[in-house]
Amino acid sequence: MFIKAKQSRVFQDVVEQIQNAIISGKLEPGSKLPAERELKDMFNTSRGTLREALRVLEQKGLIEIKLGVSGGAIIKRIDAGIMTESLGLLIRSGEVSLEHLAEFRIKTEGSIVELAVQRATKKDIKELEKLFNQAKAYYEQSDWENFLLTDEKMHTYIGTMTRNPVFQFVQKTIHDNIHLYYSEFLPMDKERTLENLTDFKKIIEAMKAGDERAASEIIMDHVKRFNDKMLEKGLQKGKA
Amino acid sequence: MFIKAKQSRVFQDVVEQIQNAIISGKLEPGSKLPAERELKDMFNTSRGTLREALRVLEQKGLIEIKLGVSGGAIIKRIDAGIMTESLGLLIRSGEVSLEHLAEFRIKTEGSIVELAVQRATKKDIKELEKLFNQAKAYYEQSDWENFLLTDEKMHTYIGTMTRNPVFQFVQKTIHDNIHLYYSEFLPMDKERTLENLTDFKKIIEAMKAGDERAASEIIMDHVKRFNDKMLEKGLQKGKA
DNA sequence: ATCAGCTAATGGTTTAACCATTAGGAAGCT
DNA sequence: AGCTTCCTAATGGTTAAACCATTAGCTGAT
Repeated sequence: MFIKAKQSRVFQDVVEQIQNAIISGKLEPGSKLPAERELKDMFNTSRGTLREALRVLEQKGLIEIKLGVSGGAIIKRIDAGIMTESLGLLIRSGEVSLEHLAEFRIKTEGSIVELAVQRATKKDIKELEKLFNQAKAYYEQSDWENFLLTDEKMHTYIGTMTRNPVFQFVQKTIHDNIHLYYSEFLPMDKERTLENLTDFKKIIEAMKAGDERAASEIIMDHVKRFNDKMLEKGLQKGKA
Repeated sequence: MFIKAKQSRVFQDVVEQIQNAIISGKLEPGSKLPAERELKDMFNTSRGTLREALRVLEQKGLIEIKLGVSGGAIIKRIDAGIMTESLGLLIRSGEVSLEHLAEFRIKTEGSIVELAVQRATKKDIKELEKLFNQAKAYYEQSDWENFLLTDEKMHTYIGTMTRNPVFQFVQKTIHDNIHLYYSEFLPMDKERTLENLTDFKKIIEAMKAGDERAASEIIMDHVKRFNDKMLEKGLQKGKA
């Protein structure tokens, strides 16, 4: 019947007001909030309380705070940052294991690739091929670090191709975390890396042929092999 | 080559120390941090700065703060709360539309139900049937509010049945948001609600038969119809 | 035994001052 | 003129001490 009356904390009220202004579009990304000493007067509060509100907004990913003169709170465009951090916490706390994540990836990336194939434009294919050639070049130069970055970009770009921000966020969240927590455990491995490249070559070809089923199968198998490789390294148990 | 040297902010250092203690399990869920006036001495900082750190930890969903004597910062078990809020921001800011979410649901819930069928125990089926009967009772009493709550519980429980926390978090995040932002636009509709119940009946039967393909088809169709209904209401454009 | 009210611990807020960082301008050098 | 160096002021970061608001548990009167 009734819901708990929220206990009033001044800083929460400030957070809500600013958040609503951002969400409703009254404050646009890139614009700047007034200085703390002005805001505190506008909200009729103390600077400490106002700063607690800014901390919350910053943690929510709604603003970014810069130092020095002409610094201040700048409204950010919403991105996957908080979700990435949140998933990171779950992984690091052991709540989510590598296998859990792999199972999710197999299902999700299969769907993502299907959509990507359905919606691929010629420009998309070109962009993917460009990334593929970059990755290949790094592979030939044995530049492991850049190879991984480019590999991640390819996955993320396939997410972009779905034209659906939900899939984009999910894809970015997962791959940012893979890069952060797992890639250090996969030292340069010529054989596996070549497999990886071959998979992408096949996916691009399936895209050109408009064969979403094939593309989906390839990526699902790709993820399965990646997971097996990680399990081999005995990585399923806790790490830093 | 180099990464930007992080500018040191005292409260961030405090956040990291406490967060690491929580993640590593040194601080268990339910236990309580010392009082602010003690913590400030332990970290050798001021109370204002310490409170900024607590605000961040609170926003991350790692602690919960209670008032009064024997109040204080209590370590929380990590849950989907932050992700739910984060997705809520995306929806409310118009970054994610109802159709985007529906497309994601169709793919994801299909996978979730498949896994749920594969892993269903007799106890699971019993629990689902219990929820189903509750929902049916609310339907017959025309208790719209409780029907919706029970409907949400069924979806969430199917997520639980995957035994994979990633799917569980995703399922909870999506349905919490559906409940928050969309259910108000679906006034009691006897016809649609009966459809809804029939779908669940069929899913439970498919589970008993171990027919994951059928269950998956039903839920995907279920989501499609839900989305069509919402589009009919002309809901695709901005709301509060 | 019950209930009202007191007590003290704890989070919430305010104020005022000082420190650290930084963009931009002023001064001085070549 | 063009460059470098330094100063200045605006802005976020931090500190300190005091007071307010809430609440669990005790104390005592009924």
